[in-house]
Amino acid sequence: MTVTTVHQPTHREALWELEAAFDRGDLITVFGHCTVEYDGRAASSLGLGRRLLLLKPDGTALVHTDEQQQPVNWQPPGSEHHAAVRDGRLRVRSVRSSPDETLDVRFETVEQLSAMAVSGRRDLSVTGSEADLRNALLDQPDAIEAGFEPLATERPTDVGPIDLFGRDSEGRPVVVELKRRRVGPSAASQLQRYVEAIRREEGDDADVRGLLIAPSVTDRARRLLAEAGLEFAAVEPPSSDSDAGDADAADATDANDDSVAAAGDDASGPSAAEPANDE
Amino acid sequence: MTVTTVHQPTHREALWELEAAFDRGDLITVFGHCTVEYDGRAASSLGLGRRLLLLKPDGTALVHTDEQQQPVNWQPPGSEHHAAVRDGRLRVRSVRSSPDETLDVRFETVEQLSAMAVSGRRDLSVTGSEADLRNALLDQPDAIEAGFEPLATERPTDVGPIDLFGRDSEGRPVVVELKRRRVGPSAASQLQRYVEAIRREEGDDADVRGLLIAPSVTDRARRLLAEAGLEFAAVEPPSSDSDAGDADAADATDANDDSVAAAGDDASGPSAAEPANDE
DNA sequence: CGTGCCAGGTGCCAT
DNA sequence: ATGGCACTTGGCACG
Repeated sequence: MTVTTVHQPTHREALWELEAAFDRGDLITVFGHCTVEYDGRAASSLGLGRRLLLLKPDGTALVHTDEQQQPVNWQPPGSEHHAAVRDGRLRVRSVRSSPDETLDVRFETVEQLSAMAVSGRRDLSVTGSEADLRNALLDQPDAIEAGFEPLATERPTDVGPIDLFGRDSEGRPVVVELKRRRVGPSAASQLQRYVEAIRREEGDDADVRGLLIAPSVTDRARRLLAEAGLEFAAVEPPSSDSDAGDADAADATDANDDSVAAAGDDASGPSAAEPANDE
Repeated sequence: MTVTTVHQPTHREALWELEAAFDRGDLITVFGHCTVEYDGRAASSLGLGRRLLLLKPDGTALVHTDEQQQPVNWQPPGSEHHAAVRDGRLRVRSVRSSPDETLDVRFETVEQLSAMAVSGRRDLSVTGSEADLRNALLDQPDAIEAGFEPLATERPTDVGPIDLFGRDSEGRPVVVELKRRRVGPSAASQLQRYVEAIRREEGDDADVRGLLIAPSVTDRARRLLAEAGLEFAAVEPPSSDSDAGDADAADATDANDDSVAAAGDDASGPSAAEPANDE
């Protein structure tokens, strides 16, 4: 059996199951009526409510409510989970050091406790990142500008690494900052920082260009760039269809959808759905 | 009953339970052998493995493995969950628009499906935020500098809002940027941006001071500040014990801990633990 | 371990 | 909706 579940256990039973699951290195879910206290880099307190606690064998703890993508409270990987029964409540405490942080979840009642053995790849390769954009531009430097010659990526400076550094057709140094999405003032400042660092390196009167490459730019950022004598070039993100990319045709099988259950944003009941054609 | 659980259901049974849980507005967990495909702002693909899918009634979807705090794949709130049986697999698809994004989780087998009614407060008040720091400094402007007079918070400029704006004892304008933790070059750039915007407003030759307030600063950032003629003042974060704070003594009851189960980072088995003194 | 930065960042609040 | 930014940001890669 790869999943063990207990319903409405006594705290003693829950504790016993937690111990066993810790030993097995299982992923654990605990659902019940609880309070949550956090103290560490900040501090917070959450009154009684029904919530889901997720405990991972790597030390991660997550407290989820019925809303939001982010947990209402958490503890990062590397923490140590402890469980005990105190004052008639099941207390799950997750602690880490440097920085010192403690998360306490105190269950008045546990509705369900499950432990499951998780496996399979967890390293995900995402396409469409800034690194992908950089590689695409390295393959096609002319997409940046005719005659652009790349010299280095992640070129170090006094104030941080430059995404892409090169020379234009006239031999002038060009600092390129890449962003995978629409940028605001901070990206303009970042580019300006790098350009000034290069200017200091090359001699204060050096003719150094700064080029921001992104899908688009806000008005304020555009103004900042103009005032600082920096340039902007629009480049679409490399995701999905663009030009002659490498290879992908991830999903094509998207035809008829019978036997469907739907839910989400608005609670428009799907009412009567057809039975499943369960192969 | 507030939790409904099915173990190793057929896909048809799982689909039926999903429909019902969608209708009830439950929080749903699905554990099983699955693949995950995402396409939207970026794209990713994840091979077969045993993972936990969390579906929230607000449209959030989370795929968790046994590691990391962040889900390996997800869909933000406002998405629409759909379930169907296709090609002998249970497919849970979560879709949203603007931007168009799709998450597909295809289960070969479902080990467990649970649905639970979540409730209780989810609005958490955190102490120790930058806003807290700002309020503390507004109460004690002399903690910034003797004679400092606050004039505005979130004061708008051409390039973004200034955390705290005021005048020093000599009447000079002071731009204050607050950070709740150690800062790097970007914070220095941010402050410089604001100071230059105020200088433009007040007349290019105006004597405007820039002051970065944070627990500490990196060497590079310190150098950047110095070069730009900006100042730094160390202020400890307002969390936990500091000076004469308002009022808190959240956890004091931390004495003996018998009947304890422990797990986390390293898999040092707790071996024989005492039974629980369960009330 | 600290430094710096990307992220499918997310979330909050303003216009 | 877009814009600007904080966040217990998290996560990674590099010195």
